[in-house]
Formats: sequence, structure tokens, C-alpha cells
Amino acid sequence: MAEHEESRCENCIIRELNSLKALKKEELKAISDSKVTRRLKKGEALFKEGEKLGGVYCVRNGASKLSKISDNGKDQIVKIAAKGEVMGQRSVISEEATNLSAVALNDMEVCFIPKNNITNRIQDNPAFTQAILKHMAQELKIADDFIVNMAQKTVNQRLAEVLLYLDTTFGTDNEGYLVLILSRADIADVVGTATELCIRTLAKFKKQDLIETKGKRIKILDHCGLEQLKDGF
Amino acid sequence: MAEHEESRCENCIIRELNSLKALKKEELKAISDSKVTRRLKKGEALFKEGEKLGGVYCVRNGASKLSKISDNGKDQIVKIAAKGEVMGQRSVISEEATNLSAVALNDMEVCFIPKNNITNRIQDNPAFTQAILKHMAQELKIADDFIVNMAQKTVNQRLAEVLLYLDTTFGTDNEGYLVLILSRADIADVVGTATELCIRTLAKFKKQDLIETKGKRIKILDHCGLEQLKDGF
DNA sequence: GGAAAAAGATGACATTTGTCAGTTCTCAAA
DNA sequence: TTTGAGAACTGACAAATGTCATCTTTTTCC
Repeated sequence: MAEHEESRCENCIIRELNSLKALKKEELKAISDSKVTRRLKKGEALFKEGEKLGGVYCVRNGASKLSKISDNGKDQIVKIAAKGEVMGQRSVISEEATNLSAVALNDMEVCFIPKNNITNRIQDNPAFTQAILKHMAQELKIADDFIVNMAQKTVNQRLAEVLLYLDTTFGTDNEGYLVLILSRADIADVVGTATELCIRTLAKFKKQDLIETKGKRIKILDHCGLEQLKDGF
Repeated sequence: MAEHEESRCENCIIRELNSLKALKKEELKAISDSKVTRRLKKGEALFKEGEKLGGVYCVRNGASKLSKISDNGKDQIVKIAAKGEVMGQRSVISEEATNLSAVALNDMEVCFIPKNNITNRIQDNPAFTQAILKHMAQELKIADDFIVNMAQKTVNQRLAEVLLYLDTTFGTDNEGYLVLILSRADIADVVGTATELCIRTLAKFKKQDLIETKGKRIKILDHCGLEQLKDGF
């Protein structure tokens, strides 16, 4: 009874989270037949900046950082793809090599969907195309906000924002620690600063009783405080 | 003979520059019948952050800055829309208030196209939808690069890049000065720095014979030098 | 369990960037 | 032609950020 396996796209709940939900059952079946599931260990790369992607990746479990190396040689994390997100869409649509690298932040499971299954659906299923369009419009808005934050906010503010983002997006465990554990270097790469300053700023937050740390794990103690900090006191 | 007027969309060359070129002649005629041409003086606002847009604006002449005020109260220019570009698309597609303000950088002429003319075409003309989709994928890539630059490059590098951008996008007059004249404050708002530092950095470039200035006008003397500076010497 | 490696943390200092206060320049309106 | 407002510019200083060197803790792997 292959049709009832959870690993089939048409039965996959993850799909509800992204544009694939606009597809019809038969279309999903076709995708399911051609997709390949892949498991990655923490730290493994899914693809690298400059590669041509043969399709898109749908995240079933875990999280991945999407980053780009600047001309200065420093890595900047542009986005963290969580469960349900589709990576590589942009590159497939524009038929260009990808401008980002994807590396697993923890053990993950992704479904690779060959690009024909996407481009053909874009050709013949307007509802799907519109779903992607709306999604990209949203992403573009987020990107604009990101630009403004990078350009106008201090490391203090940006770090506070990132901590709150990790909290709302990935949640906390039963002890109250952020579930998604990033290295200090990765946090710094999201914030867009040096690892040392990131560490120092975390220490400062600790001293202000905004957060608590245990090894690399972080617990947010004062959401309001961080919220205020984010907007500049 | 209204059909042959240059002011009709179906005869407008500008259209070749954007997604509207994917529309059929009859569709363009319908748009042309409902569109409104508007003239703006330098400094006039087309729309403001938070407004709901009743449609999109196609730039026929002149240029507009698209900016957003950060929580810190400082303005950041996210994009400069030149002749042929369509403003407000994102907001119309996502059916949300716009997240950016648009202000004319010089005298301009824009065509306002009511949003039904766009959303209806997205519903029934797949070629048009795909054209927009490709365009947005491109914009998203540009936004990613912008984020990385903001996060990882110095004011020096970013200013060099902006000058080269103004040169390639808007060109120079017969004396070699950049055609698009921005105030120092506007340049600073693109670069994401304070006006004073922007001025000082321009002065430094002048001392290094990379540029020459005459009032607020700027002439690039050494493209290679700026190119190198942009990438960090 | 213990050694090696990786990541975290800290101090000292250099560089970059921001801010404030004030002067000079430019251009357009009276 | 004068003049007044806004923009461009400059100096002095403060604050934020980056860098390098070093030490400590944590994690990983045998």
C-alpha cells in the first residue's frame, strides 16, 4: 500500500507549509515517484554557491543555513531554512546557478525534487505559480527588512532580534533553552559581525539577566527586554 | 487616432523593459484605457510606507528612491527605480500595505495601473505570471547580495560600489559626470552610513584621484581603482 | 576515561563609524 | 544684486566594531 506511506508527498504534512500545497493529487503523485529522500549529518553541505541545481530540496526535518561568502572572504548567513521550507526554488526559476550555499545545522532529512517537476507545473498550473509568486513577494519583503536592519542597526540590536527569531521560529525545550543550537560563529554570521563581538555581546546580555547560557545552549529570560533592545531601548 | 499615440501602453517602448511585455495586445489596450499618467516634481512622494496601493506605477521618465525607515528612525534606500521599472508590484501581489516609500529623485513621469489589471492578468495569463516570477527571483538574488554587502563590507567598499552602480545604470553626461545627481544625504542613505562619513569618504576618493566633484556632481576618473576598492583592495 | 581538537571566552589595542557643533558654499527667490 | 535657506563640508571627539593573541572549557573520538 505505497499510497498510504507517510513518505509519499501526497500524504506528507510538511507540504502544507509551502507552495506545494497548491498542487493537485495527481501532480503530487508524479513528484513523489521521482523524488529522492536524502539524509544529512550536521555540518554536511547540501549544495554550494555557484552550483547548478538539478531541482529543489524540501526540508522534512532539521534546519539548514543558507549563506554566501562576501568578496572579503567572510560568510554571511542570509536565511535559516526550517522544516517545510523549499530550498533552491529561486535558482530553478531563474535558471541560474545558485548564489547561496546550504549546510545542515543539525541532522536533517530532505526530499530532492527534480526541477522538471517544478518548471512543468509552473507552466500548466496557475494556482501553483501564484502560490510561489506570493511566497516570493513575502520573501522579498523580508529581505528588504533584513537590509534595513543590517544597514541601520547595531550588533546589540541585531543579536537581540536573532535570539527572538530563534525562539519564535524553532521554540524552546522543556528547560526553556532554544531548540536550535547554533555555534557562536554561526550566530555571528547571521548577525553579521565577528565571533568575538558576538560572544562579548552575549556575555553582556547575560550580565543584564536577559539570557542565561549553559555551554552553547541559550535560554531567554526576558523577552520584553530583548524586544526593547531590538528597537533601540 | 488614439491607437497610435505614444502614450498608449501598446505603443510604449518602456514596456519592453519589464514584465508587461508578456501581455497580449488586447490586454495592453485594456490597461492603457484604465491607466493614469502622473507627473512628479523632484522630491515629491509617490507613496509612503504603510499605504495600501491601488495599483502599480510604471516609470516612464526619471528615477525614484524606494526607502524604509528603520526602528532607529534612519532612512535606508533599498532600491532606485529607473525608467521602465514597475513599483508596487510586490505589495499588490501580496495584498498587503507597501513596506517602502517612493520619492522622486528628479522630475518624473509615471503611469498608474489599477491593480485589477495586474491581478486579473496574473489569474489568466500564465506567461505574464511567469515573467513576474522570473523577475522577482532576480530581485531576490539582488537582495541577498545587498544583505551580504551591508553586513560584511566597509563604507569605503559600499560607496565605491554605489558610484559604479550609478555609472552603469544611469550613465554619464558629455562631460563625464554621473547623470543621476543625488544629494550627499541620499548617497549616504543608499550606502547605509551617516552623511558626514559619506562626504569624508568622497573627499578621500577625490584625494586618491578616483573621482572628481563639481558641486554635487560626481565624475568617475578611475573605474578600475573603484572596482578594486569595492572588492577590498 | 583520557587525549586531541574544536569551540568558547577574554584582554589589549587598532580601526571604523557615528555624533555634535560649527563654518563655508551654492543656488534660487525676492 | 542681495540674501537667506539648505546643502556641503570640516574638526574634534565618542562609541562601536574588528583583530590578534592567548587561555579555558567543551566536545569528540579513540
